[in-house]
Amino acid sequence: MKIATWNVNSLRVRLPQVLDWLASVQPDVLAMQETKLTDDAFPVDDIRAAGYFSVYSGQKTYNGVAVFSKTPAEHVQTDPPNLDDPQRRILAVTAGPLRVINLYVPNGSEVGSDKYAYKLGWLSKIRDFIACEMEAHRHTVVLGDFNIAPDDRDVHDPVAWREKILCSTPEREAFRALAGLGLSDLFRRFEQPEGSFSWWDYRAAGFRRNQGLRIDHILASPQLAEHCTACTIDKAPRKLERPSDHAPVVAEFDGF
DNA sequence: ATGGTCGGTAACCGA
Repeated sequence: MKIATWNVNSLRVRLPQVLDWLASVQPDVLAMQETKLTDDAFPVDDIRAAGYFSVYSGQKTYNGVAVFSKTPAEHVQTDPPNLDDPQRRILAVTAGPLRVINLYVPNGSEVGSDKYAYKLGWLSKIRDFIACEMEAHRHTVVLGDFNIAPDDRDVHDPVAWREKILCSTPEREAFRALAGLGLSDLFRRFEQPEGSFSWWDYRAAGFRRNQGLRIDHILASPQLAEHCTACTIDKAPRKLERPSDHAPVVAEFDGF
């Protein structure tokens, strides 16, 4: 079984790339962020023709999350009871044997800003929601654009990014609090190349110079993590014309 | 050289 996350930065623009990628990689589940589509504009038929069912939670202009799966998703949850938030950033679904929690964590803009406070508050509430989900489901995967680089090795220039947004200590502590629930960062269960990133700024030729951050993650509950056989970042779509600024992250499992 | 580029949407905001 293969599970993936990808911040597509507009599904309208990226749909051809996403369809090509699905055809070649054939994940069982793909969690997407920043679809930037209202639900009435969602390309359900194109996705179905590619062999996938869709669930989605969209809004105008910003945010928007979706999950594609080879079997129909059930028990869809977009609004955790403890989180009163009009922004469409969460999509929890059951897909086959898995509880899948797709997150688009707020960016936070700048350390100390209102958006930063919103990000930290959101992360705190979402932690409680995930804890409840994990109690109810043995095989839970929490994945998406976390907008947090957990460690200095996830940052191309840790000195320049020190205590900056995406790298600040409170953000990293919020990420580690998820590990405290028993969730494991699947990427770090395997040996990885140095300079492994999942996002590169469009500006200043960030991708060409590999000036990136690893901010897209796949976390798994203990019972699921032990079945993980690989976790990789697929840089191929980032090399295409008109790419998303994020690359997909893919985890593979045996015994499912 | 303290900027740069995208996407959405229609002059800028958010990332």
